[in-house]
This record gives sequence, C-alpha cells and structure tokens, in this order.
Amino acid sequence: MSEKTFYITTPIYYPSDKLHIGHTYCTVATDAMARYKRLCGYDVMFLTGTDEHGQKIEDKAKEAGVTPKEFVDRIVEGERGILDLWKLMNISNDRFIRTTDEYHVRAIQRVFRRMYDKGDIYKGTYKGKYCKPCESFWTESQLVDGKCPDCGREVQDAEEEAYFFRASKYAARVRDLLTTTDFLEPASRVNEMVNNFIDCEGGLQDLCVSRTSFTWGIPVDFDPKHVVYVWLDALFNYMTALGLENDAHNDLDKYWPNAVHFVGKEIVRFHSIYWPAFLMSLDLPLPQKVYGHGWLVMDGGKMSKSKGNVVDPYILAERFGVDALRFFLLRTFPFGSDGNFSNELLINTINVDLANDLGNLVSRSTAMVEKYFGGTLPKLESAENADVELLSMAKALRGRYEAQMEKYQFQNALEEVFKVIQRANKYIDETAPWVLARDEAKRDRLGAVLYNLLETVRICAVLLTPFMPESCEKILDRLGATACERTWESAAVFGALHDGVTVTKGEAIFPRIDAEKELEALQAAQKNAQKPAVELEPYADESVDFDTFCKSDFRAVKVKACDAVKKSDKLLRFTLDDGSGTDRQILSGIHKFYEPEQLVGKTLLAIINLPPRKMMGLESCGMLISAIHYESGEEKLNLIMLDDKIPAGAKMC
RNA sequence: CGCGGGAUAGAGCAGUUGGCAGCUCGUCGGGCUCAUAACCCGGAGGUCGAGGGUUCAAGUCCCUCUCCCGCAACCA
Repeated sequence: MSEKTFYITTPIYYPSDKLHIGHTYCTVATDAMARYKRLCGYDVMFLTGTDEHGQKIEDKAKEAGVTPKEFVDRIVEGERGILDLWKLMNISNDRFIRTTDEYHVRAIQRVFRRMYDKGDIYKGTYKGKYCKPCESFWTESQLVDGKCPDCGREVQDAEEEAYFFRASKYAARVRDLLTTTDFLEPASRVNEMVNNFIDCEGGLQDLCVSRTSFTWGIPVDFDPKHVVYVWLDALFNYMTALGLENDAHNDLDKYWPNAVHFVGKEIVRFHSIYWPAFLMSLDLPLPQKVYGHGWLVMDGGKMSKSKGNVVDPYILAERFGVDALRFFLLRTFPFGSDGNFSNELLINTINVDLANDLGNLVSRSTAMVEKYFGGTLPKLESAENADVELLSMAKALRGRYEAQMEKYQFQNALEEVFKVIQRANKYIDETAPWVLARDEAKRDRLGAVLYNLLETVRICAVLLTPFMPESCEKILDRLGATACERTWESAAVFGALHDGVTVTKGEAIFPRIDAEKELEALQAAQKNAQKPAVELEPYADESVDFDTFCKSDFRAVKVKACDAVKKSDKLLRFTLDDGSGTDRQILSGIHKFYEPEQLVGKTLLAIINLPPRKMMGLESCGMLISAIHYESGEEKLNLIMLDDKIPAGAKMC
C-alpha cells in the first residue's frame, strides 16, 4: 500500500432541486483532481454527497405532499437524480455521504455534545421581538418603526431559546489561519472573508447552531426540541464519512488531515471560518486547504430558475459526450474565477481542441502507421534537427503539467498539453511523412517520425486521462500502449512505447460538431426540458370567508407621479390620487417591468387598508395589484389597468 | 462613502516578482494533401475603461473618477 494519501471532497449538495451545470462543474473538477492524484500514485479518498436537512427541504416536501425523506430520496436516488448524474459523468468518488445516514446523525449528536461539554456551545437566547398574531420572531433590525414588518402591529420583547457556538473565541486563530497561511485559496477570497466577517463591526459573531422553528434535522439528543443547525450538521460530513464518532468507517487516521475541500465561492465563508473554528473547538487537526472556485454564469448573469437560464448537464452530456463536457468545463474556465458559459463556446471548444487538434492528430498519426507500415511500427529513435523541439516539449510536459495541477489550475495544465498537441500537428507538416513515404531509402526516417508522433500522443493521452478517462483509454488502446506505457512514470519518458507496437485507426474519437445545426437542436432541447410555455401560480385550496375578503379595501387610483427609488433597482414610488383629496404614496417592486413615465396618468387598482410599511426609508401605504404568470420560466408581471372613466377612489366590490 | 470582483484586438480571455502586449475564435492572404472541409505559415486589427502620480521603464505599483457584475439590502 502506498504511504501517500490524499483526501478530496466536493461540497455536499442540497437536494432541494435538480442539480445543474454548476454542481457538475465542481464535481468534475474534484474528480479530475482525484484521478490525477491516483495517477501520481496516491492512495486517494474522494467523497461527495448530499446535505439533506433544513427548513427549505421540509417546506418543499410539504408542498409536494411527501415526507422530507421521501422528497430527498427521489432527488438523490430517483431516475436522473444525483447518483445517476454522477454515474453518467463518470465520477469516481469512493464514498457518497447523505446527512440522513444513521451513522452521520449519531456522530453529529456526539460532536454537538462534545462541544457543549467543553463550553463552546452554550444555551443562550435568540433575543428578538415577537409578534403574537403572526407567531413570528424578528430581530431589532428587521422591525419597521419598531413594529412587526408583516402586520405592523406592536411587538413584544421575547426570547427564544437556542444554542450558540462560541465562534468569537476562535476569531484570532481563524484570522491568523486565513492571513498567514494558504489555507484558503485563491488568495483573493481571503480579504473578503476577513473584512466581512472577522474584522467587521462587532467582530466575529457567535453562531446560532440550533433551531426550534422546524423539525427536519438532527435532534440535539439532550434537548430534543432543538435540531442542529444545518451547517454544523453539514460541515462535519467531511469527517464523519471517515469515521469521526462512528463505527461505520475507520479511515480517519489514514486520510485526515491531508484533505482538500473544493467549494463554491458562496460557501467559502462557512468552510474558511466556521469549519476551522469547529475543529479548533474539538482540538482536531485542520484540513490542508479550502479552494473556493468560481461560478459558471450565463451571459454575464447568474444562473437562476427565475431567469430560465439553468443549464441541464444531462442534455449536454448526451449530445456531446461526457468526456467532451468534462474537458470543456475544465479547459475553458479559470478555476478560481467566474466563467461565462455558452453553448457556442462549448461547441467551439470541442471542435477546435478535441476534434481538430487532438482527435485529428490521433487519426492522421495512426492512419499513416497503418498505411505505410501495415499497422505495426518498429521502435526507431531519432534526434534530427526537426525532432528536437517536439521531443524536448514532450519530455518537459509532465513537469509543466504537474506544476499547474498542484495549483489546481486545470485550464493551464490543459493548455500545456495542447501546446504539445499543436506542436505535433506542426511537426507533421514540417516532416511531411507522405513525401518520405515515396522514397524507399527514407523508410527508417519515416518510421522514426511516426514513432515520435505516437509517443507524443501517448504522453498527452496519459496526462489527459484524469479529464477524459474513457476517451484517453480509447486513444491509448489505438496506440497499442501496454499498461506500463500508461503510467505516470511513463509520461516522463520519451521512448517508452515498445518496439513493434500495433496501431489501429478506428472511428473518430471526437467527431466534429456541426455548430449551426447543433445549436438549434440544443436550444429546442433545453426549451423542451424547461417549464411549459406559460405557467400559472398554483391555485389556492384554502377558502377565504366572505367577511375576511370584504375587509380588503380595493380602490381605483390615478397615478399622479411615478419615479424610481434611488439606490434600488426594483422599487418605483407612486404618488396616487385615491379620491380622498390627500395623495397616497405606494412603493412597488416592479421597475423590472415598467418605466415610471409609462405609468403616469394610468388608472390602477390598489388595496389601501394594508398597514403602512417602510422600504428603503420610504413609506408605502397599500399595494398595487398586478397579474403574475411565467413564460418559459420567466416571470411576467402586468399591473391591473382600469378604464380611465372610473373615478379615483371607486371601490371594488 | 455597506463588502467584494471586473474593464486588455470584432467576440471570449491570459498576462507571474514592473522590462519589446499575448492566446483562442473570427477575418484576409498563402502552403499542404497524411488526416475528422481537418493541419501548417503569414497579414490586418489594441492610447491595456478615464485622468493624475511614482519610475530609466507601468497592463502590472499609488491616488481620483466612470461604467459593469455578484453579495447584502429591498422586492406590500
């Protein structure tokens, strides 16, 4: 057994919905890293999983009319669920943890108790204001004029019991960790964390680590009306999966703390501040590194369901192939920063790098061995002038690649490989084997040129294996490479390919894509997979009694003036004539749908007896009524416009 | 002045400790016929967002400003 171990993890994903290309990106990156380390000879543990507790899941399950466990089971294990997706993407994880796994649940309870016994978790009160009719807690800062932001009624001082983690105790050590080591990378994220959460006003706040407002979570065993806050529950997955406080696994000594966590930038805060603090509390060693990668954005905007621009990895993998998609994700975007995803870019990358450069190089090289040598090539070494540059690049490649991989710079590592591939294509032009083939006296030279090509391809294919496992295996099969000609060691040796190797040309490994046709088909497929063209809000199944309904005072109002609230992209401020003789001011978050000047003079419908509410420092007295629906996932909003004949103040009944 | 990121060729991006501005696509011209209409060579195209400063030398360091994007806030 190898003594070098390496532990790498993805975040555990939150199964409240289907996973999208962003999750796939992170998992593929982690997989490539894991495969790379295995290639290098490490004993690798690669963990991924799901974070299944929390209010949102509880709510969604309720909506769907199933238990929370049934709900997450469907997303995790169901058809085209998370497990299916990772299988499709050829993810080589060694373990898959679900936070609902029995061993994890019990381990978290023990961890919670240990931190409590140590005094780092203490029972405190979540101080706030309570609104009896709404049964809601509010913090001081949420209140509007000291009143309930929901209903506007008086609130009372109230305290809800909760457990807190003494994060403040570890603030200095965490700051040190972030600022004096490379625990958190890329370094650009360090300032953000320190400025925002540690050196901010009031310093690092103690973290509330239990909830009583919902039940879908791990109960605190010594105080069962509390459930453990999802982040404490989730972060420890990295260690419970190795056997922390449980007997299901027993690899903690072997793999911890030689661990690297790949996480999205949105959860860097939890991984770089609270996770180390939790571990410090338990006197456990810290992982080696947290790497916060960027997001894939669509045309500059964040991927989101409401924009209808969520990219489904299933569709892409099925159309273009798993390896092509894996390759694209890691080749195109710098791992630490955001990347702009588009179908055009995907197709372009596949065509240029995989079809034209790599695939075509394999084709032309193997074709010539078949054509000129009947498929069996003698090992002929050479060092003519024309060979020098190619050979030295190929020999140096593993080192250059390794340097980038060790920095998690996948795009640079791949760039190094493709420089060599491009050089090999050029080498064919320079040496013109088809010319050599016409002259029997140059047969040895021809053989040497082809051998150099096969060797170059072999080295590149070995190094590309972590990114495209299946395709590289095919390429190496075509070259006739034996097992020991596919190793990490062999990638540093030019001339490893054995004498008399048998080569087969075969079908194109990366067929060229007809961009125009494919883009159309893709758009159709993605649209199809999306929601129906027009989607309506669910119909209410609760009835409202007539008296309650009649309490709502709807009136026709005329827009006297309308302007955008400054510093807000959503709010419009309306000055309205409601017939009373006094202007009424209403704020409405509809700037996305209307420009102020469009609305002046219109007759609209408003409910006027809602309690006033302050937004962005301005008071809103009522609400304008609109109709809402969705088209292709995009929210559409239309104000209810009344006939201008209707006088201001007319009551709707 | 809430926090952070960004602005470099038509598009998308890279530029390490300051040292002749680069890559991919596109475009124009040429070469080759082994190969997947692929491959190779060359040209055109940039006041590096604006202004100021430090320096022999600034895309890079410092200051000011403009615009974009996240987060946060808000969306009755």
